[in-house]
Order: sequence, then C-alpha cells, then structure tokens
Amino acid sequence: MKFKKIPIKYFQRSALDVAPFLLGKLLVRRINNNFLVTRIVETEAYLNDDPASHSFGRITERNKAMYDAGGQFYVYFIYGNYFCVNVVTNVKGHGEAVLVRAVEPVSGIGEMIKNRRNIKNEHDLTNGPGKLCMALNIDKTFYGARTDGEDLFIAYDENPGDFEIGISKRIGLSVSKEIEHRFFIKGNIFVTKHKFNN
DNA sequence: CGACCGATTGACT
DNA sequence: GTCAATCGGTCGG
Repeated sequence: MKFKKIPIKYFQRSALDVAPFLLGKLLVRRINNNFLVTRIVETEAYLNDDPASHSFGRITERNKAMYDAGGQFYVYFIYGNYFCVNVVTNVKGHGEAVLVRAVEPVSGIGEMIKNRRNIKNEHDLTNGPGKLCMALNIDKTFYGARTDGEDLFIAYDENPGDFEIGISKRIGLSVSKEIEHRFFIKGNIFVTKHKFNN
C-alpha cells in the first residue's frame, strides 16, 4: 500500500489551524504489515493558556511532548482505562495539541473489530477518542512518535471529496466549557453523538 | 506517601 | 437520561 504522508511542517503552526486541517486526512496504523486505515472526522484544539489543556501550568512528565516540536503524537491514559491520541502542534515550546476524537474506518475493519469489545453498531467502532485508540491498538508506545512514522502516521486522502466543517464547544470538560475549539465533518455518522452535532 | 480527579466508556433507569 | 468503574498523573503534607 502506498501513502502520501503529511510533512511535519504542516503541523508546526497553531492548533487552531491544524484541527480543521486534519479533518478528512488519514490516520493509518500498521500492524504486522497490515494497514488499518481511518479518516479523521472530529478534532479538538488545546492551547497552553487553556485551563482544560494538559499543558496548562507547567511542563510535567506527562505533558512534555506537547511542549516539544509539532509533528509528533501525544498519547495519554485517562479514567484508568483508555488512551487518547493527539497531534502536537506549533514549534517547540508552545504546549499545543489537537485531540483526535473520532475517525471513520476505511480499510482493515475486520482487524479493528477484533481489537474492540461490545460493539453495538457500525459507527460504535471508532466514534470516540478511547474507542479509536482501542480499534487501532494505539497506546503509550507512540508517545512522542513522529506523525510521519512507520507504524502510526497521518497521510493525505487522495480523493477527499466535499464536506462541510462544523464548529462547537468541546466535550467532556469541567472547565473552559464555553470555548468553541471542536471541529467535525457535518453529517458524518462517526462523529461522537452529542448535543453539538450541527 | 496519601488523596483527589479526569480531553471516557458502557451499563443501566 | 444517569452513574460508577478504574488507575496513573499531579500535587500537597
């Protein structure tokens, strides 16, 4: 399989630009030379002056990847069960990232299903940040890995097609609830089901 | 070292 | 719609 990986420089700008840019791009996982291909349909931007961001405050062992140069993955563990994957943005020292909240399976769906449990319907497979990491078997081994790497990378979709981008408040926060830094593909069934879907 | 809490999910009313 | 599981990260003593 041939992929056109996105050069790292495209991630070395504001998370607010990268978040909508990532919509419609491919998030690809290679396992044993088998490619699990997905299309990104929902993202959220986190800046370092945002109390909801893991980079808020100071540099710690967990958030240090966010302060490193853009174009690498920031993976974190949450609620004792789940991993979530982000793309670090901007140049070194900013503390920004874009959370990948939902993807649409393109190929390798059978393998993704094997990695998940209790799937209720088709879109349940990857319509959430924890779910997509399970389906693609993404864990902390990708912490700090480049976005143009071999086993997990981001690529252009050769035939992206037309879609409209929606913007809304972010999901699951107890602070900074009013900031509209969530971006999604309108009408896509893999976008997380919530109050803010248009 | 102990205590608190979370960028979620799945089970349940 | 509500709610608890579950444990690593973080911070205070």
